[in-house]
Amino acid sequence: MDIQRLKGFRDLLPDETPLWQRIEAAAREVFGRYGFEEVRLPLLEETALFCRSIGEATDIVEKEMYTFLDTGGTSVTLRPEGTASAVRSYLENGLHHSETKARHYYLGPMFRRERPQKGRLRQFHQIGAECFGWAEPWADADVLCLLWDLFAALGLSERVRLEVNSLGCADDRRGYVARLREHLTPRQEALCENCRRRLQSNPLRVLDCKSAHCRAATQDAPSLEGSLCGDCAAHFDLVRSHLTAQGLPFAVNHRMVRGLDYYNRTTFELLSGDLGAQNAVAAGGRYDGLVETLGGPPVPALGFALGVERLALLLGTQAAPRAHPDAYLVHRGTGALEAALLLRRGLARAGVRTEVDYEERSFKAQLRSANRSGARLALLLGEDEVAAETVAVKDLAEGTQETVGWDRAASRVAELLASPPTPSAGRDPHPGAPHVQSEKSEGST
RNA sequence: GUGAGUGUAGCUCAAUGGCAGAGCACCGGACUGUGGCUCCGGUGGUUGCGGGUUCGACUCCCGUCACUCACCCCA
Repeated sequence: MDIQRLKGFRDLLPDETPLWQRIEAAAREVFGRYGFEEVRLPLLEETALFCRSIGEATDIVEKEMYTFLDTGGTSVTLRPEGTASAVRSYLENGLHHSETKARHYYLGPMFRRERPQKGRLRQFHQIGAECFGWAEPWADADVLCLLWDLFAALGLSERVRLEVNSLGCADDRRGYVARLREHLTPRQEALCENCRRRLQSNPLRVLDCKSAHCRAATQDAPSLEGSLCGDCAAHFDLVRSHLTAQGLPFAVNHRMVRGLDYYNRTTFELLSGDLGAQNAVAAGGRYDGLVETLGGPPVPALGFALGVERLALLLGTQAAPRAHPDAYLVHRGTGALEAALLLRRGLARAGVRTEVDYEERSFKAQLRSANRSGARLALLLGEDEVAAETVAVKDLAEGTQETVGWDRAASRVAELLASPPTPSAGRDPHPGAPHVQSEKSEGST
């Protein structure tokens, strides 16, 4: 096989898809409870959409996008994130005229050409929510409650921490950036090479540099919160007090800034210590100016996105077992396979999951497979049964067996499946023998 | 884009420079139609790829590719 998957792209196999289905189901459920409706948006957009929204000077736009000319000569880009498309769709479909307020969610793949590492792929998946038309701090807090409830629904509330910050409005940031530059310029010798560059291009990012020297240099820098105007400060106060009233545990992190240009006021991240270097599992914030930037009216908005791969990493591969059949059809002799397939169809239509061998393996091998499959029942079909149009229904948990006619098989199987197996029953000739073979070592450390 | 680590059977891993192995999985048999245990047997390899050193390379050297983690960046 000389063709393999591209770097940073993954195959999701049946040992993981149940976990993803569980995540998606939980998201749909919780989003629905908060009044969010699903939208399905294109993976490919005009390149200009991302340049304008994410920011020309960001790494994403500068060097990480999958951009190419389509045969019509248009520059198109595989979406690196979801918010830009969500806003475009809100505007293009005239929702700002008809409904004005809207709560949308989406899920699907995003593409960034980065060097892969733990929790970072070139095709990765996000579940995102965007909320248009509300400027009030209650909306910020409500969205955070939704996010928190989603993680709680997945049993993760103990393993993540919520950090919030406020970036203020554009005027606040302009003033703050000037003061921050003033503070850092005399200390730029202490900054890492990267941050010395950032001091010119984007001084805010010096705040969340990991280097100890840079952290020290910003230790007693003026705080962003101190630079907020009255309205922004009041907004942030109300968000925090409402989060407290709702009982959400959170910490204010004054160093948290955004990689994307469109955020203002409230920003937040959901972080975990179990994810390696890529420790953010969800992040978002308010972006009141973006709708206008993309050619619409000034519509306030906010949203977030969470990384599905990172969420799956937190939940672990053991969290959702693969489905197993209810019954395994074992056949032997002429006509038995065809009879088994007829029974299988009838059982499938009655809602019973079955498994069957298409090839003629030994009786013993089939029965062994039946056991390993996790099926509760084995349905045995030999030449005698075929001649009599019956099937031997063996309860693998109880060790009991009975013979029923084909016409009654589906209803009898359904009955047996409905009755829970008696805990102490079952034929186990070798007590103490492991029932599960080769326990997989528990996920990553 | 930069750095480090790792590449041997489907999986997990062995093998002082000297015959490429084990466990698990898979298939079969013991037990011609009744399962998890046991025993026996079997299938399965271009040791990532290409060069070099050597009588001889899985092992040492160079290159290359892939994966992993980290930097960077970000969800």
